[in-house]
Amino acid sequence: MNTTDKKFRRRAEARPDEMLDAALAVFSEKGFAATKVDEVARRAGVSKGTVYLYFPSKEALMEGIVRRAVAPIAERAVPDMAQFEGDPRLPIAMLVHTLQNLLADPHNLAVPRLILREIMNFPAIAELYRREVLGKVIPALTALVARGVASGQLRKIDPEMTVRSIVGPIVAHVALSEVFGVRPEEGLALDRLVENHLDILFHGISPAGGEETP
Amino acid sequence: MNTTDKKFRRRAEARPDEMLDAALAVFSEKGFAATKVDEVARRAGVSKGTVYLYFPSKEALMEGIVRRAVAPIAERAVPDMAQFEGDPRLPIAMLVHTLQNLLADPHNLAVPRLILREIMNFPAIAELYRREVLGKVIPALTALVARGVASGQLRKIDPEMTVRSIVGPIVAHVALSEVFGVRPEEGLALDRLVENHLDILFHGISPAGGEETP
DNA sequence: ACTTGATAACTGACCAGTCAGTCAGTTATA
DNA sequence: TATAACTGACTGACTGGTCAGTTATCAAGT
Repeated sequence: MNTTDKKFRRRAEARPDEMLDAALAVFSEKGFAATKVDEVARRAGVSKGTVYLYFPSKEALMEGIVRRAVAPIAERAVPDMAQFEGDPRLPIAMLVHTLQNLLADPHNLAVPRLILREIMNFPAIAELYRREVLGKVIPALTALVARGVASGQLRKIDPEMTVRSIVGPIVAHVALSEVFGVRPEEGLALDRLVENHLDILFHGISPAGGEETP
Repeated sequence: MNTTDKKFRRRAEARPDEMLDAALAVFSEKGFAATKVDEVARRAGVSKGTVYLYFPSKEALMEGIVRRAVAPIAERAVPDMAQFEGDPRLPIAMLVHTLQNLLADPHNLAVPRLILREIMNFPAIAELYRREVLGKVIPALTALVARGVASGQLRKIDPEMTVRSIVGPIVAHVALSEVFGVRPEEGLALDRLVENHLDILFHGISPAGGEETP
């Protein structure tokens, strides 16, 4: 009989994670306000009281979800991108493809979706996400583009604004599909989107004559 | 003593609009779940009971807000764009600038923001928005790009996906600013974004040698 | 001009349902 | 046996929605 089969666990260090999983699932389904703590408890296979042994409030569940998801980004951030020296289109394509793979798995989509949905009610979470994720990725990308412009590998474009042109189409595509159900006949078609996006983007940011895709 | 000063109004046709204004304001501030009908009533200068004289439920307020905002789009839709014959970059630039002007006024931003925030809890509203707004604008844009590709005025790009490249950067920019407070030092800087966006986009979708901005 | 009755417009106390959070008691583990 | 882990009935606060009653407006009659 291993630890996970036991009903009680002397050192119950796995419980919080299980509860966060359950909370994420139910919050995603019904939204924060509409879910009862009882439901989270049932989904986690415990009673409501147990939830309150590990988390002081319903809101703390929400914070726990975000904190857990954001942590790895802070760790294995984008230090490569920050000091990349070669053709800037290479790390840009890499970032886009990473995003593509990430978004292709609905499991990974859950946390950003939940954040988007509830963010206005949790200013502290917005701040956390802004600081830990956006505050790291955006400056790195901006600097990358700026170096490309300085070295002449990219046309004279506005680095800060170009970041929006890099991630925007993907954001729009996913938002259309996830939020409004507007998607191509064959499904999400992320590969088709990425191919077309990089085609246009690289044509758009490369100096005349140098637009072959890396 | 004009009609608006009277406490009671024999034909109270202005009341529903006032209540929708009030509801939009409070919903935007605190979110749907967190606002009490009492607050909406107070903001509209009436009592709670009066709200229920005009709307059958709290949800109906939400639906009313969206319906009212969506109506004009359905009317003066984009029939011009659908049958435009010349350089497709012209109506594309026009659409982008229209969006720019629209988003520059925070007042216009309120409804889309509210929709984004609450949409997962109101499937009927998502459907309404999808049908009345997206279902009209997206096909028109797609057809426009397709005609440009067919006529050789645009490169061989995927029309359906290119729509995401047209609106995506703007969506991303506004989302970053509105949701996370990530914005340039000088403010929203929509003009800077649009200039850079169209620069990249037109370079990206135009055949070699024909990329001067219309 | 001035009642006066009819009724549209509005009010707010109240009800019934909901749910986050508590805690006295129970059960498993070492 | 000691105690860590867990349970679930309970409570207290809250709020969407109702409705019996009140107030303003209008128009007809005088």
